[in-house]
Amino acid sequence: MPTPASPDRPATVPNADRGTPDARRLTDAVTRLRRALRASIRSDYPWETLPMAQVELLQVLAEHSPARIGDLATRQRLATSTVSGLVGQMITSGLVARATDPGDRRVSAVTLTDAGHAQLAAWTRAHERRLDTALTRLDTADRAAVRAALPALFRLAEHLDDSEH
Amino acid sequence: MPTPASPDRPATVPNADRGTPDARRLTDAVTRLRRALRASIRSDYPWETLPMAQVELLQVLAEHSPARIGDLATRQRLATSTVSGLVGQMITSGLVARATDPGDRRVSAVTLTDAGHAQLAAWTRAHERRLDTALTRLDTADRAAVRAALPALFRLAEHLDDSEH
DNA sequence: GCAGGTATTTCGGACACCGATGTATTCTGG
DNA sequence: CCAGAATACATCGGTGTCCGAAATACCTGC
Repeated sequence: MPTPASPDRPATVPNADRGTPDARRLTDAVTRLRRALRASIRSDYPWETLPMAQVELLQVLAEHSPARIGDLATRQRLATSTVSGLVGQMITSGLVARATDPGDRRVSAVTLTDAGHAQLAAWTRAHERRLDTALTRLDTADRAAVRAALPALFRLAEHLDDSEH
Repeated sequence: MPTPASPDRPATVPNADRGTPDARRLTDAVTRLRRALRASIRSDYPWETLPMAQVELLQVLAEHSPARIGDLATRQRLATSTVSGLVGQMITSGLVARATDPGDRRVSAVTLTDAGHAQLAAWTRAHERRLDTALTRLDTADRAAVRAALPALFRLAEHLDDSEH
């Protein structure tokens, strides 16, 4: 990445770490991780890999058997229209099924199909293997730091979106 | 989110925290943070807010004066076609300028315009304020945990994408 | 029975990406 | 000097990830 012929500023510090505010470093970290995760998954399962958004819905459904669209949306903090679309695709590919709730015919109860269970299991296996490998390459301190930060990161996300005025 | 009428499994543990592998929790955290960040930014600056991908390029450009498309792509781990497109939009909106390198006329040197600097500064101010507010709401331990994990997260991302076989 | 809510779907649109393909331009061997 | 081979980008088409506004079907209280 050397910019061959360019002043490039009087060279503050080659390592842009200190001096960079946490806000930006955090944002950068999230972006990088997201991209790395996506790329990593694709390189593992080049053939027809599931879109992340669909995997997330499958995960929720694996724990909360019949779920309504609205609940899925709330839990994932997505617009209902988004979930509706996702579920539509997943029905087409046979991962989930939609049944009309007999008690209230407006709501549709979404459930995992066997294919859905199988796909989720396969995806999870591959993904965990890949991510665990990367985690193993970190030294003990780093690994501990990541693990320790997880709950804090969730809380941070919550603060961010419930201050959504 | 109560799933009214459904067995929902013999109820392992209501709190799906322990038992959930780190791989998934990490992935979830990244996804949630990403969405929260996006939403938070939009709620702050509803009017014509800059797309994240553009902001990131502006940030790089603010530190590495004239940069070539390829360098930007490498640094951000994006395909050159992606950066090329982004730069195209940014030129249209006046944030950056493109000049042909006289030494090698294939390469184009991208630089920030004054408008680009200004927009970046405004964005950064707003974004940092918002994120710092959320960080402040965390207790000291959480905040420390997040800060401590940042370098580890970057390294993790690196491991993930350089094991890209 | 109908006005007003509620759950979902549909539609259109913005963004974030990538790979394949095309086009200058430069470099290289002979 | 000059036909490739390589390089740096640009362009295209495609997928995924989202949202808000407008329709639709259904339910409920009066």
